[in-house]
Amino acid sequence: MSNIRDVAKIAGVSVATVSRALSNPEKVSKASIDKVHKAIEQVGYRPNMLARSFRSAKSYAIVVLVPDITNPFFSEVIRAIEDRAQQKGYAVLMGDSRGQPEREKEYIRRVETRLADGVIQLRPDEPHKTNVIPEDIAYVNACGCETTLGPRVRIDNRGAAKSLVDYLISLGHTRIGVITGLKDNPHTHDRLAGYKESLEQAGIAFDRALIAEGDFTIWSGLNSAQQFCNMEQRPTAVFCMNDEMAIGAMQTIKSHGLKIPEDISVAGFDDISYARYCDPSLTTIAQPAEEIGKLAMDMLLRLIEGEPLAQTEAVLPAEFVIRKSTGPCRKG
Amino acid sequence: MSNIRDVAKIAGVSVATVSRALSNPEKVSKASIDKVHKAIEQVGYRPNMLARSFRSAKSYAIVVLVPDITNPFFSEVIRAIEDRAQQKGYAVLMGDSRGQPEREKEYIRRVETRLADGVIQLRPDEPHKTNVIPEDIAYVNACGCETTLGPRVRIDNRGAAKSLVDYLISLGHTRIGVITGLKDNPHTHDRLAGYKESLEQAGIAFDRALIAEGDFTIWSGLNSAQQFCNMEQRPTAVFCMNDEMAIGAMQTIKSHGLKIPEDISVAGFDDISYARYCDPSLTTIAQPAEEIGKLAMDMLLRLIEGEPLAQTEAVLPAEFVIRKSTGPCRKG
DNA sequence: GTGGATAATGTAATCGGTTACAGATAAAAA
DNA sequence: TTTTTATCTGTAACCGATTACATTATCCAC
Repeated sequence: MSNIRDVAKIAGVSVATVSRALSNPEKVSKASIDKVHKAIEQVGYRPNMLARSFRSAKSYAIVVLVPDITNPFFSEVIRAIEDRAQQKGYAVLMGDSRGQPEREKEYIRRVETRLADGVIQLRPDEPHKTNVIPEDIAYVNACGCETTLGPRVRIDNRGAAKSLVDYLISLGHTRIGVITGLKDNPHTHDRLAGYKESLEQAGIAFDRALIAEGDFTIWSGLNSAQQFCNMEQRPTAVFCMNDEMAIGAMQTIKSHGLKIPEDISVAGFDDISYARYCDPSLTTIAQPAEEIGKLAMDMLLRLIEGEPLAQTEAVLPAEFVIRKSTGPCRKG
Repeated sequence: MSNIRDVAKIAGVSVATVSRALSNPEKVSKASIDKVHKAIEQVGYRPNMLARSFRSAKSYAIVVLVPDITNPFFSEVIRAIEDRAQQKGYAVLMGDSRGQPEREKEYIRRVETRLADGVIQLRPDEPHKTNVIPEDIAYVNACGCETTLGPRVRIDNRGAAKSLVDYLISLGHTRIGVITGLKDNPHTHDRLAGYKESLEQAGIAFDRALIAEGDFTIWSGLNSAQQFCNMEQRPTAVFCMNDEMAIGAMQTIKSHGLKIPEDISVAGFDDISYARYCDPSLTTIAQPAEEIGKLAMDMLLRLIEGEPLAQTEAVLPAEFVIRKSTGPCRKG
C-alpha cells in the first residue's frame, strides 16, 4: 500500500504539497497539482481516511439507533437519513438494538470512543433509563413525542390520531376499538390522548373494554382483534396504532367471516407501502418518513459542526389518507 | 477529552502499561491494573478507537451494499449480518446504492480508503460493470446466482422455482404465467430456467405470451397481472419471482372480480413477513435470510482475517411454503 | 552468592495523514 | 533598484494509540 510519502517522492514535491493538492487545491500551483495527480495515478495511491479521521478527530460517521430495521417505516426513515448523510460525506452505522439496552449502549459507546460523530435515535423514548446519552454527544431523536427530551423531529401524534377518530365518528361510529402499542411507549400515550380527545368532543363515553394492548407487530394485531371479534357487542370500527397491527387485525376480522368496512372499519398509522395494497386498502395516517429522516440528519449535522439549532423541536405535518378499509357505520 | 497519557500520569505508570492493562491485561500486574482502572474512572477516559484503528490499520467496519434497504427481504438479511458483526466487534456501514453505480462506487471507495475492511453485496450481479471490485478487497456476495463470481452465498434458485412450478403442475395447471424480475437480473434467469425445466419435464410447451417482465416492485406486479387478466385465455396460475410482485398481482386479480385460488393461483418467492398475512396467504419459497446473512458475514470475516475459505460457494436450502393462494386448476 | 529465567515496566519509534511556521520565489509597487 | 506583498513550497511537529526493545525487579536452582 502506497502512502502520501511515496506519492511525494515520485511527484518530486513534499508531503505537504500532496496533502494540499488533495484537500486544498486552491493553495497549490497547477503544475504541482498535475505532478501529484500523475504520481497518484502511477502508484495507485488511495488516501488512508482512517489516518485523516484520526488526525482531524472526526470520523465522518453517524450511528442510527433503531429498535428493528425490518420495520418498513423505520427503513424508510433510515434510507432518507442515509441519503442525506451520503450527500454530506458521512457514513451511516447501522445500530439495530433489537430493543436490548446493552446493544444500544454498545452503539452509544461507538460515539464516545470517536468511531462516530453523533446519533440519531429512532425510538420515541429517551435512551433506556440505564443508558442515558452523555450530555456532550450529538444526538437527535427522529421519532419524538410530546414528552421527548432533547432535539427532536416528530409529527403531531395526538392531533393525527384525533383527526382519524373524528373521521370515524363522522361516519357514525360510536363504539371504536383501539389496538395500542406497548403501554409505556410514548407514541401509545400521545395517540391514545388524541382518541380520548375526539370521543370527549363528540360526547362519547370512554370505554376501557375497547382498548386492547398490542406491541406494534402483526402478530399482536391478530391477537388483539380476536378479543374484539369475540365481544357480544363488537366495536364497529378499530383504530390500530400502526399499519402492521391493522394488517393483522384485518386478517383476524376476515377470518371471522366479517366484512371490512361493512361490518367493521379498520384504520392504521404510518402508511407503510403495503397499506395501499392490502385488501381492502388501509385508511391510515401517512408519516412523512423522507422529511423526518432528512431533517433529523440536518439537525444532527448542525450539532456536530457545533452550530446552534434553529429549533430544538420540529413538528412535521402528517397526512390523513382515506382508503377502502373504513366506511359508514351500519348499526347506527 | 482525556487521553492515554493523562491516565498514565494519574495512575503513576507509563502509557504502555495503560495500553496493556486495557488490551493485554495478562501482561500486567494486578496492582497496576487497579491503578489504571481507578485513574480511568477518575478522568472519565474513553479510548480513542479512531487512533487504535489507525494504528492497527483495521477499521473493524464492513459495508453492506444493498440496492434498496426498504425491501423486507434485504432488511432481514442485513439484520442478520449486523447481528453477527456486532458479536465479532464489527460495525456495519449502510450502503444503500439505490441501484446507482456511482453510489455503489462511493461505498467501495470506503473500503479502498481503509474506512471499512470488506464488503457484502446484496445484489445478484457482480458490481456494476463500471465498478469492478478491486481484486484485493474482501468481498462476499450474499445473493448469489449460478453465474455469480467470487465468494458467494446463495440458494438454489432454479431448483426452488422448479419445485414450485412442479407443484402447480401437480395441481393440474398447464397455463402458468410468470412475472419475472428485470430481464438481465441473474435471479430472473435462474428462476426462469427452473420454470422451463419443470414445464419441459411435464411435457408442456413453453409459451412466450405467458411471460411478463416486472422489476420486483409491487407496482410492477400490479401492471403485469393486468396483462394476464385481459388475455382471452387467461393463465390459471401465476408464478411471481418475488412476494412483492405477487402481492401486487393478487390486488389486480381481485379487482377483476377473480377469486384466488379458485380462478387463478398465485405463488411468490422470498417469504417476506407479509406473505403470511395477505389475503389469501401466499404460497412461496422461503429464503433463509437469517442464515444467508450470518454465513456471508462469517465468510467475509475469514477473508478479512486472511484465513482460507472452506468453500467459495455456499448453497443453502430454501423451504417451499404452501399456503392458501394456490389450489387445484378448475379449468383443467 | 551467582547465574539464568521470568515477569513487569518504561522509553521511544511508529502508523499516515494535516498544518503551523518558516523560507523561497515571483510579481507589484515605490 | 529596492521594498512590499502575494503565492507557493518544504520541514517538522502533531494527533493517540500500539508495540519492539531495553531495562529492572523477582524468584528459583545450584
